[in-house]
Amino acid sequence: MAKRSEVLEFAVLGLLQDNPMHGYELRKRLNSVLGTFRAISYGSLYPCLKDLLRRDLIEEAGPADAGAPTLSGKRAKIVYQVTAEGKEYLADLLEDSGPQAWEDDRFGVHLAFFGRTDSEVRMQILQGRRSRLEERLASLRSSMSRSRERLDTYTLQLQQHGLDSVEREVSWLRELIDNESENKSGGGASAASDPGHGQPAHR
Amino acid sequence: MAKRSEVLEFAVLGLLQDNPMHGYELRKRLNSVLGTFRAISYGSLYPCLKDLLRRDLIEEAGPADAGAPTLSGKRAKIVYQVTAEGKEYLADLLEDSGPQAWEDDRFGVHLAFFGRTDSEVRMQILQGRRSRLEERLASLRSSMSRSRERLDTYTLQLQQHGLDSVEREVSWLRELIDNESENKSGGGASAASDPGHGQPAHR
DNA sequence: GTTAGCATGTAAGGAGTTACATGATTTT
DNA sequence: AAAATCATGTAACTCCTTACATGCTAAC
Repeated sequence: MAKRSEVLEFAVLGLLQDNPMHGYELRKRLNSVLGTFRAISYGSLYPCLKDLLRRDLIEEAGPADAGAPTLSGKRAKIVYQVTAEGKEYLADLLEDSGPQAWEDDRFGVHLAFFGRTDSEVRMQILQGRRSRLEERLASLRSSMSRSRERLDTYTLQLQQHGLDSVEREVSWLRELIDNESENKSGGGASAASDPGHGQPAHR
Repeated sequence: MAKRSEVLEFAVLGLLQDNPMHGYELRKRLNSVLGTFRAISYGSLYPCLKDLLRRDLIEEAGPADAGAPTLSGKRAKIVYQVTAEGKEYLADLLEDSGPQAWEDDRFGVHLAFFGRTDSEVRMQILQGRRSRLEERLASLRSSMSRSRERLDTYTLQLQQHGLDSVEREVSWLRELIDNESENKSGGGASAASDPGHGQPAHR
């Protein structure tokens, strides 16, 4: 029970593996990484953390250095870190390049953690995403040509804008894919967080 | 109670005012008009219709011509139409150019019914929407410059793509707005459903 | 010493989807 | 007459948000 949204779980585990954090800070990071798509609230974050705890995928970090030891004996901050089991689970999620991975939400999270994703998997996800969008494009185009004439200018304009957006996303993906293949030809399993290649001629 | 999403209500009333329909057909129209944003299901459409009925904003159309009178005495299709009261209510919704009208979802519906919207109101909605997006743009840009350096290439790329999308929407809006003001200089309160003006130089 | 912001949590409820249940109509 | 698809509806469940309740810590 309590099947928390997978996407949120994924993102939380991913961020916590980068560096242990407490909930409050986690939320800010979450909103900055996934921000464009969604903003999550404490009401969904804390229950998610609770659930991850229950499943032993994360744990409270020992009070180790303990920045400011609370005056009273009570803990004010709870810093979470990913357990060994959690790391395995996360690794599985990261290496999943199946259809779910090119779902809108899911894809965003995958991309955010591409630095830690195997190059092969990255490619599969990017390509899967692209073909997913191209399907959408096709169905959009056909539904537009079917309904043309019967819709007023504004509705048409709206649909056209939607179409343009998807088209732009496809060509954005193409750039990413081209970049991938260039880098792949260069060297084998290079360092994940290599910031080497400059802006790939964006715009 | 049962505060159905307003957006759905709005869209349903708008479509039904165009031409009376039964639920099944309504759903298809809904998904084609709002399709880019959302796809609604029967599980949310039928309860919405029920609620609109209860509030006397729509009613079942008399079996008037009744395409194929069901073999048995039972009704197979239920065609809905907007009541006088419903028309008033819809008119209020259409003429609302307040902040809610430039919310993502709401804006789409407003645009879809711009054909029946007063020219002044159209302008206000378009401009409101634009400034809403420009705020978002500003906050996006500042959060990006704050987090630059600390994020890997992929995350940056994702954020940049998000930014570009919003920028494109803004310039799309600018086109629509320019178009509005050109047309306004032409004539006074012209007919709402005037399909006169040709394609406004899209792209 | 009180406002502001950090930090954690829960309960209620909103907005919708999926899956099911049912039957009429059209096509093959 | 079987299969597809049109058509209506409901119940259970998902996922998330809002609003609340609580207390610590820093700044003014």
